[in-house]
Amino acid sequence: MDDQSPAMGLVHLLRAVTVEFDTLGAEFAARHGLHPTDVRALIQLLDAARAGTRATPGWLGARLRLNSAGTTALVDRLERLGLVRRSRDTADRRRILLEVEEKAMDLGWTFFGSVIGEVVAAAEGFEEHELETVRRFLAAVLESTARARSV
Amino acid sequence: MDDQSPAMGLVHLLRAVTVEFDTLGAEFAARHGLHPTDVRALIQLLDAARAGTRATPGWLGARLRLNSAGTTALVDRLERLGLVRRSRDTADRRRILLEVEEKAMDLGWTFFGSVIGEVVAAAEGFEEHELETVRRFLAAVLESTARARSV
DNA sequence: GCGAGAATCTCGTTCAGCGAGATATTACGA
DNA sequence: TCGTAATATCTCGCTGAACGAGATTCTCGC
Repeated sequence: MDDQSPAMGLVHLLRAVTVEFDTLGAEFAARHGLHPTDVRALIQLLDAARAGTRATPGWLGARLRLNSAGTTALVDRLERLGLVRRSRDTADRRRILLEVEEKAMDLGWTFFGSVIGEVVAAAEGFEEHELETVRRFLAAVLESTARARSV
Repeated sequence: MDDQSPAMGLVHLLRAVTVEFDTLGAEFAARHGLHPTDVRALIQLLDAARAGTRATPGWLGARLRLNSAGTTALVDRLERLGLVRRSRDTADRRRILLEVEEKAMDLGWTFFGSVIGEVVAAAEGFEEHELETVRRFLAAVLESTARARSV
């Protein structure tokens, strides 16, 4: 019924890894009194901070597929938890900029710390050039899906 | 601040791919009037069916980290949508077996169809032995996380 | 300035998931 | 074999995340 395509195995594996990471994130969220959406938001905000992208509620809502009301509630939650700070954009005063607090960085680091352990463990027994192949493949998958969604 | 470990790049990529797949699932869910949890449940149930594992509400709830009330509501939804069928286990009459309907298979196939396209596109430009390396790596990651969670 | 337009927020509502506990069935020890 | 514990599922009441509609605030071109 399946396995016609040589990609099937990869699809199943990627999906399975996704499910595992997802559950890991949900457990991390529950342990810290967060909701899954909060974790997703944190990931996006930390990525944006690392990439130097200026994050606004509208941008965040679009990334998470939330409507404006839901986005406001989300930012309220994150601000109440001391994870982000709202500040007016001085250039375009209609905008609000979301700045991640130190606490958010620490939290993100805690989360990834546990994940890094897993990946490092998995990476043992692989040559560096093999890991490089994996990196190239994952980057290609990422680009494909991003293009397909055409955000 | 990061990139101390050679695994960091892989972690970031895996996380990014996870987020993309997740969003893809959420969009698929929204398009078919489902909730993200429903999609996660369907994936688990289809996997169980393929593996020959007998699925019960308790098992499903444990996989998705839902409590019993939430699980009941979930199964109610799936049953109302005609995706699964409840049936008493004749051996242990405390149990309820969840059987996926044809409709669920079709739905899953529709979803994976779109994902397969992405992965096939990404797999172009890779030798078969390289894809095999990727498979091995993903399987290792999966095993690591599964062991860490020690379900 | 003034209306068009964009970004954000408020209000009221729906429903997924939680905790507590009820119900039904099976397993086990005296 | 009877009572008690263990297991599996479901019911009830509640909280709060997210939605749709629309108000509000701010910017910019004419």
